[in-house]
Amino acid sequence: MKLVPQDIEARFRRHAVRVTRQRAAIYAALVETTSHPSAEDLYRMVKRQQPMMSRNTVYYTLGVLRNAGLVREVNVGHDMARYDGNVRMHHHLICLGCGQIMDVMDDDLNQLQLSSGQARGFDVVGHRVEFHGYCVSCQQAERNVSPRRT
Amino acid sequence: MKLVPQDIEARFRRHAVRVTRQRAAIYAALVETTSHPSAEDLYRMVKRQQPMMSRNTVYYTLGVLRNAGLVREVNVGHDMARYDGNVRMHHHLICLGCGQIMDVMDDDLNQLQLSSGQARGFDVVGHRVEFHGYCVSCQQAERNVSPRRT
DNA sequence: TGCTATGTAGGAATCATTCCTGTCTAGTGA
DNA sequence: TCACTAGACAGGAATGATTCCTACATAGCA
Repeated sequence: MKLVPQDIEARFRRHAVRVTRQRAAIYAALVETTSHPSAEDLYRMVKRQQPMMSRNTVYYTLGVLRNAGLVREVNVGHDMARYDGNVRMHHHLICLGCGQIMDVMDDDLNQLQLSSGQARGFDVVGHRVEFHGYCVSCQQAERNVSPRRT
Repeated sequence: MKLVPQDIEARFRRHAVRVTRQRAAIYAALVETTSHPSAEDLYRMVKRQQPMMSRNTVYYTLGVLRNAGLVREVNVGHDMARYDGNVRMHHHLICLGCGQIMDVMDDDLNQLQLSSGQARGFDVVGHRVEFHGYCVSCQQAERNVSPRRT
């Protein structure tokens, strides 16, 4: 989703986040991609436009934006954190081959609940669903590596 | 769940995992707790019985057991990996206060599926559901910190 | 018993992330 | 316009979980 600077400023102000050039660039890069980039990815993306950008600022800004509810952290495995500029409730489809993460918007999943017996007194405030599998390209790659005999 | 050495050996053999003293101790510690310990936790637990145990052996062994399908890795946030000796299909309830992870066994959750429209050609091989909230003790602690006026 | 593959220990290396410190900048009031 | 202050930024050092490397130990097999 392409954002104009005014959109970004409006969102920042709505969430009481001070607007700076660095923050706007980081947020724009995140919202304009569907690839759920890592902090390092974002650093490289933004550094092209702003060569003085520090890796540290990316981490700091992601922390600010996350606390403000403007971005979400997504975790796959225990390796580096990845970020999502889409904060509407949704879930993920993760490719075990290439690590690609795709969004899943599905009301039935959004409304999942735990039976009270299972909840054991927990005050449940949210949930996430992840589907794991292989994307179309990884399935094709796999077929090319080990072609079926005919 | 308390396991006798014979149980462990039988499981290892069934999964073609060579049996050693170190591996048996690590696996036993993991299966006998419900706390989803980290590698470091396991290292400390096992080191009490086997002071020569290396942290490295814990990581190596967890890798072997995971590849064999005897243990599962659970990730909460992007911090250290935590392990689960329960490999039957189940999901998790995670306390945002203390980090405690509890198992949820629920057939409805196990059978969740993605509509074909959402799957976009993915070959889905599994899924996980995480519920987030606050456990009973964290709710009580919170009430004690900010008591309600009557 | 010797050979070979695999397991183990310990230390070094890696890498994402956080911490620390000094500098910069925007906003405010005089 | 100027000084003051809080927060933002850059850069480097530090941290900590994990992996890599190497040498030694052990189990299984000929």
